[in-house]
Amino acid sequence: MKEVLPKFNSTFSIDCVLFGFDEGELKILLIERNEEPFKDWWALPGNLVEEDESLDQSATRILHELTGLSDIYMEQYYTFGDVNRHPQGRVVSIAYYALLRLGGDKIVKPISNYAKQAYWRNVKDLPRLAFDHQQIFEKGMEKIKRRIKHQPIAFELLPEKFTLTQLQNVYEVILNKKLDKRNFRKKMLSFGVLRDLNEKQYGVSFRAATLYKFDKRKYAKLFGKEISF
Amino acid sequence: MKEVLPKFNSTFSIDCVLFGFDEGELKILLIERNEEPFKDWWALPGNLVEEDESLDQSATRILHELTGLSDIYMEQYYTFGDVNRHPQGRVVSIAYYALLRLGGDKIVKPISNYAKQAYWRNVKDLPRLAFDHQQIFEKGMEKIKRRIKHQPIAFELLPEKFTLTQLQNVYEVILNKKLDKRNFRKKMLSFGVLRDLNEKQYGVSFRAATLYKFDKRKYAKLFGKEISF
DNA sequence: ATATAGCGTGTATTTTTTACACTAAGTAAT
DNA sequence: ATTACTTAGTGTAAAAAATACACGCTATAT
Repeated sequence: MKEVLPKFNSTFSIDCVLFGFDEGELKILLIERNEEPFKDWWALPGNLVEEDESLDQSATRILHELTGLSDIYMEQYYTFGDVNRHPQGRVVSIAYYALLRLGGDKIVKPISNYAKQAYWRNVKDLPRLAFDHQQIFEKGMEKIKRRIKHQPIAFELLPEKFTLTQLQNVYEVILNKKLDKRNFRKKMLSFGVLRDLNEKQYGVSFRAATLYKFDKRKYAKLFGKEISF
Repeated sequence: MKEVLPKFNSTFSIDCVLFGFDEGELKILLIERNEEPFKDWWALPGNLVEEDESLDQSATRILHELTGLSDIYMEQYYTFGDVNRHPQGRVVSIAYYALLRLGGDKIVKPISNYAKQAYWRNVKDLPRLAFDHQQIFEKGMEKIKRRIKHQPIAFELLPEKFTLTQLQNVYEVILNKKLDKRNFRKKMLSFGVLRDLNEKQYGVSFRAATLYKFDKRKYAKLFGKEISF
């Protein structure tokens, strides 16, 4: 019964666009490859799916191996399957994007056998990428642009406590346009999913701003109602 | 060089939620399987991806084999890869939805070797489905619900010439709620993507309605502007 | 004390969305 | 030709949401 399916020499891989937000910039993690094909090229982090793991498990594992982190927000968004996208054979790649809090302290140190090094690169200034990774990145970028308008994903890019200005920056950099400060704050607060922590930033030069937290429980109660962040 | 990748005994398949709109109802095409596993169960149409075809090509081919039709609107939307989703081995399935004009004359007669028969079933009254096809269907349904709000996909379900009432019906049945007739017409016409054909329905009992056509060229000019149908 | 840089706030205008009901036109039956 | 029936087609007022816009406040640094 287990032997009925044809055995194609085919393979799945996961590729991941790992977004991070740091110093007002949206960045993704790129790997400098240390193996053929595309040795010395920059590429999205990714790897093959093992036979005994689901796609989500595989994506989680691959990111963990790369960053040492667990509990990263991720979402599958498209599958790339052109016949010749991989020079060594038929590899269909399932693409995920992931969103990560790049806290100043929590520096991600990716280590992997096939990678020389890994760097965070501003999405506005990317090198040429290996395979069809340019396309995979662009589609991922489109996806988060759409999704940030309806889902509370911006918070995944920020530390737990954040200021409204920081939040606005995330929106501005992902949507690639300036937003009006007063209108943004009015609207964002009107959803009632931010909790005012009665706490201020600490250690900043100049006036400290109020810190907020995303309140998942209140958000859950809204479910069903379409929100337009 | 071609021998570097590990050879997993793994396979890709395409599964397709083929939506059609007929007599005010949203339907999908289901196959009654004539092969193990899940012999005699109802399932979404699907098949294995060949080694020399891209995913999109494969989806196009599979639908063609099933319906005899080409130029069907289709869109990849998610990939299902749980380890045990297929009892005969590791099969990762890339899901597409397709939208089809079910004209009264153009009756689709699906024929396939693994299928006993195929039927159009109202999405509100589906039998139990084989594999994880219930899940695949539900995710597809969600996707078109979202997409119909921003993309002009409703027209793919209608004949080339249609009335505003028919168009409204498509929205109502996909969004699963009643819409106000006057508001719907006002808004839909305001986009300027419908061409009034100065033509009436023919052969209907009771008053004939004006026929319209979706004007792709005008729509293309709007591109970049987010439309909210 | 003073300079600085980001914080925090309100109102008026425009646009969009919503709610709502009747007459017109064509068909079918008698 | 009258009548009954069914769907087509239309406008306005009210409410809600989105937009445009500028300055005083406050904590820090010197």
